[in-house]
Amino acid sequence: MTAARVRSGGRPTLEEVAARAGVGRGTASRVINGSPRVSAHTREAVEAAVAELGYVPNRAARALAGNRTDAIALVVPESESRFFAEPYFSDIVRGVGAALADTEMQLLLTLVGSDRERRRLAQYLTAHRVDGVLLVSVHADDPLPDLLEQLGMPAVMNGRRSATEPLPSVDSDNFEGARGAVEHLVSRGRRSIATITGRLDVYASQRRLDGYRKALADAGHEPDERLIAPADFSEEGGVRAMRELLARRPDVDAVFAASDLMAAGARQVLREAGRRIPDDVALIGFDDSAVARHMDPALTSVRQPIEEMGRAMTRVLLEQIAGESAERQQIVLPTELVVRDSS
Amino acid sequence: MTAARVRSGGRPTLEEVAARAGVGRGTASRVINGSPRVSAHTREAVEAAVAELGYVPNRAARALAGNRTDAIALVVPESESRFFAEPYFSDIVRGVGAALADTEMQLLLTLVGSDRERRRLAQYLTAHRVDGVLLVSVHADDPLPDLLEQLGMPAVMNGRRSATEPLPSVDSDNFEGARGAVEHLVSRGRRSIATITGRLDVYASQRRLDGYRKALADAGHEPDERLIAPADFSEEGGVRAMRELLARRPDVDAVFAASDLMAAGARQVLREAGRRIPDDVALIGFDDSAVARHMDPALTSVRQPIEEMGRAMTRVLLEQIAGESAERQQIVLPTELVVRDSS
DNA sequence: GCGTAGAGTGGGAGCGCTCCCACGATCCGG
DNA sequence: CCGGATCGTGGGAGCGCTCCCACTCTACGC
Repeated sequence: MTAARVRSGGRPTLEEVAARAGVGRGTASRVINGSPRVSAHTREAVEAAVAELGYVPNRAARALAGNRTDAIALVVPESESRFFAEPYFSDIVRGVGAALADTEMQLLLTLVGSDRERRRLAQYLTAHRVDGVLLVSVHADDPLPDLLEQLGMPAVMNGRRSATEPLPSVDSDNFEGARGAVEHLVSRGRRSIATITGRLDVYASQRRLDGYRKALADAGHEPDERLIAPADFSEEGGVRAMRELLARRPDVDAVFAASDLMAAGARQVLREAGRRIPDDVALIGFDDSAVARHMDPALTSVRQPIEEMGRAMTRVLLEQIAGESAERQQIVLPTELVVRDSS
Repeated sequence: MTAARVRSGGRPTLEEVAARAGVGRGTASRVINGSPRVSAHTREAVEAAVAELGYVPNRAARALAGNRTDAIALVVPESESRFFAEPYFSDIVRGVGAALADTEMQLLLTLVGSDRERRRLAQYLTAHRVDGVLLVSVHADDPLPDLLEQLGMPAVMNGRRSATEPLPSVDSDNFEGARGAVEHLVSRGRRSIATITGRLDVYASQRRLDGYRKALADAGHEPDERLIAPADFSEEGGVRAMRELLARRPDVDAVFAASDLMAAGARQVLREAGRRIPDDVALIGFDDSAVARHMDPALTSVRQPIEEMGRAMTRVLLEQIAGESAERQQIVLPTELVVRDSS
């Protein structure tokens, strides 16, 4: 034991680990970072020292020296209450957490509400406080994705802005989900199948509408624009849209709503109008939320693999950060129709 | 302009800001950190340089030199699915985010599931990766709070473990919430008022039960243990408990369930038993979740100020970190009875 | 007039790590 | 048997900041 000065209080440093193991700082660093260029004997010695001292690397020092942060940000537009609606947010977070569990990566939660905060966010990223960004609930005209692109910051989006999304993205198969739901209605003998759409400036809404149209076309139904009522994902929107539908096509015998909340609104109107569900009018929602399960009658709904989306986004982002995948991945995950009593 | 070497690519450093403003590094640092010991003239010069260069401090360097991280962790036991149930998680996060918005603090989301991850968490904290910790959904026998206490790490809990919680905590007034709900039932002329409790090793459940008892005692009702059915916050638990209640006291004409989910389970059993809500049996839940709003009939429920709890927790934690408040704050926020059609 | 506060300032010394260069030891082919 | 790879290793030079000591300069007291 030479001059291995043991500090009184604080946590051990790499230097101390090295001293204890009788090696140089560089070698200790190599062991800790899993470099192969270390002899088995030395490795063991260092690992023993780490264990004895209870050494944990100092993140800040690492970040400073290595010019990386080992952290990624989950950026959530707070205004977007849809995203905060259960169980989307929780599930995404859980998926991200699962994918990060075996990693040293930290998850930073960044809520952006006002424009002021949006600017702050740009600073965050400029200041390289994270190695990558997970973006959820992005609008078609959101400047953030392009900003990230310019900065060369690895990023993955949940959903996409258009058919030709340049950024890597993970989305559920909105088209197939909608098509399958409507196909199900057709197979149950429904003739006048309407749809209540989400905001059409959201790409997902477009795709769900496309899927609806495709299913009807495949079934040989005559297209009728009066069966299509645009809304905004909200319950109130569902109420309004259903009223319109009932006025325009009183013979409607099935409704595919692009969200459970809108389906709840539609249900209310149908009930007030004396239509029984599913006897008179079948109803299908989208999201398979708690609302769907507890609605009366229980709502048939299209489930998205939300947690899996969170996992996939994270996986893709980590690959990008590691520089493993040069090509932009566009992942689309399948949905599932959960049939209950309303259809 | 002397030797103010302008680096080609990267982001500007303090040194460069200082050079540009024609001051020393120390002075520039003082301006940026808002020290009063700087002349107005100098301050302006530095601020101008910051603006021109678009300077943003490097977090890692700050953390390393200053031995702090400007980050707090929100620790979420993932196993606790109750917490993930809507809208609790989202609302807490929103509250925390709101309280952090004007701050430089970052929010780290830490999901702990397995025991392995729990150990990792202890390391996180040991490694001082955060300045403070927000703890939610803590069980009575959770070792984490005590660990934090030992480490001297600032921490605030959501809810508390017992009546004599040593750690700072923010909780809703479970006692009053329950008492008010049952009082409401009494005032509506209900005579045989039962309750379905949550897990009784959770302090909140205890308090809700206490509130139930108090309201009945105040109303001069004879206590009857057969009217108390313990469950576990889940819908299935609610089903089982309601069956028991019906068997033990067929004359029950009101049920106060300690969660909306349990109320949903109870509703199902009541309906199967041919009891009308609220005519035959009144029903009240707790949480005022989406389930409550969409239940049929819409469920009367006790709302907790969840977002406000998140804000309060954060406020208390920041004060602790700043060392402003020596005494341990125990904050209790009021609940609100949302009366709907089920009572 | 001189001393003595204090305000305002500059810059050295780290914080704990990674990167990388340089060095000795070992190994191989010719 | 020797030169040149190759492996394993040690440690210097930063990364960009905060902390703090030391210094200058002004204002004021006596």
